[in-house]
Amino acid sequence: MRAPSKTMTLSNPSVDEANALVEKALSQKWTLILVGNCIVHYAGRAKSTLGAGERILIVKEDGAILVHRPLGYEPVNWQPSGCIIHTRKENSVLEVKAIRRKPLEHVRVTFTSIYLAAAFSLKDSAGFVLNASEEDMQRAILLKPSLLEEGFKPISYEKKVEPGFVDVYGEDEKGRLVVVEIKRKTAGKEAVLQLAKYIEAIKSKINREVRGVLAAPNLAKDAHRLLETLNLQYKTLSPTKCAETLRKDLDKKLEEFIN
Amino acid sequence: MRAPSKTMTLSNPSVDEANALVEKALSQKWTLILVGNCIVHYAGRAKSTLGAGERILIVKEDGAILVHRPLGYEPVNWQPSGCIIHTRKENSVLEVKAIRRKPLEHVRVTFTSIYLAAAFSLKDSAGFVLNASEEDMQRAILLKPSLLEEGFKPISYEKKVEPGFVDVYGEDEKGRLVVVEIKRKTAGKEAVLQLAKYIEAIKSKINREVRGVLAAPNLAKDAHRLLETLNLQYKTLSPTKCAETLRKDLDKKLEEFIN
DNA sequence: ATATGCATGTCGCAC
DNA sequence: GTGCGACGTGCATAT
Repeated sequence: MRAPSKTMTLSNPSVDEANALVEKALSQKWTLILVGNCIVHYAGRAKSTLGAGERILIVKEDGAILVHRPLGYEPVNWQPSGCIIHTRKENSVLEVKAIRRKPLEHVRVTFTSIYLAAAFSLKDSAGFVLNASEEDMQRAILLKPSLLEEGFKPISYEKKVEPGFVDVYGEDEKGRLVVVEIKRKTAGKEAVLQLAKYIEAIKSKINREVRGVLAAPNLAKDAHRLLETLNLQYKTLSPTKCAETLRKDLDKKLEEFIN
Repeated sequence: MRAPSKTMTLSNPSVDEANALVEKALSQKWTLILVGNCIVHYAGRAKSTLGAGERILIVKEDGAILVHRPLGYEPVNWQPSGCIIHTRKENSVLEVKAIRRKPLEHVRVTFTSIYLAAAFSLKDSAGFVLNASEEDMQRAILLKPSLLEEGFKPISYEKKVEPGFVDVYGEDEKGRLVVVEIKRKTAGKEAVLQLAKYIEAIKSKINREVRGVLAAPNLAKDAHRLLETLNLQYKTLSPTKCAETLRKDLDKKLEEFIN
């Protein structure tokens, strides 16, 4: 299926032609792509200058802009959504400028030559589903506490304990309190300290034995040492395994629902 | 200046036409842009699915890929540079797949219709200069210690003190040790705790008065309270001011060099 | 290879 | 609006 009415494309346009297309794209809130030789200036929280070179500029409907060099994952310059976009022809160059309030900053892209100017009215209402996040791990433990350890009984989650929130909070088979800190990737010293902080806070309030368990797919070596020093524990827990557990449970629930 | 030999552009191509362009772009290591209706699958550290919708796909020369929806700063799916890219026509759809080793993961973008297929040989060797980073703040303090406080004398920087590295380490006008923690944005509790950690480590080794100073453009309210509790200090320090200081010094040095 | 901390991080969520 | 932590964070750097 073609959608010619929803696209504008110019190959090797003049600055005037490109400027007209950009103005039209902005006024209609279309997504804009420019490819060409440009320089970029940014000033705001920090400040940057990028000399002349060939790059891709994307301006989205919501005022987000991205400048991509031919290499690398990250944009060299950008501005998040919510910017006000200006365009103008200045002498023989095309200038696209994004201004953001709070914090006040701006990116200015100045094109001296343009290889492609294109604009699109893109429709995208699809849902995005991500599995194996830290939240999935938390839900998996709540659903199947034996993932953490046999006999574990969750009491609450995201419980506020002054310095922050405990991921999961429960009791072990011997009735001792257990504080669980979850990390979806290798846990470092930071994670251990975070857990220790919560334990301290709880111990200072309740006169009762409290165990700390760090659940993560992996543990950094230094973190392991620190964990032992602080008398805390570690449980290997893989995010993808957790996601799997949740998926199976969902399948079961669906089956029950059908029957 | 035009550069037609370095660009290929197809508006509303058939899947076959687009596939041919993509293959050519990949084999020549050109930067590739596809705009059209697609679905996206990702599996690796996590797992995701994105239903049908209109998006922009960028494949860079170095194997980085980005899938951008019409809204927002962030790509909805991506892969950093170093991926191996495959493309193929399957029935009436175009499939572009990026595979990464370490960690092993992949993104698969399946186009059912294509509004634009374009490829470019982009040249970009310009330097990128960024000012007002945390490193700039550190260098500014070392260059002009009075930015921190009158009479401050730096001794070292990035000094290892067991749990990590002290940003700047010196003496105040009364000969007391000063440990400085720098943050380029609002400092939260985390920053305060980091500083406290260093102070503790140093105090436990040296029997001498030690002051802790948190230098940041701003201080979170809770962090302020914590700072007072721990008897630490705060000094307002703006990254842009620091960058300015460095720039002026550079100007001076250049002038001296010329004379 | 692993670990550690910065980033113009961005984003979402709770207060 | 502020604060706080997660992120498929990515990235450089030091060990």
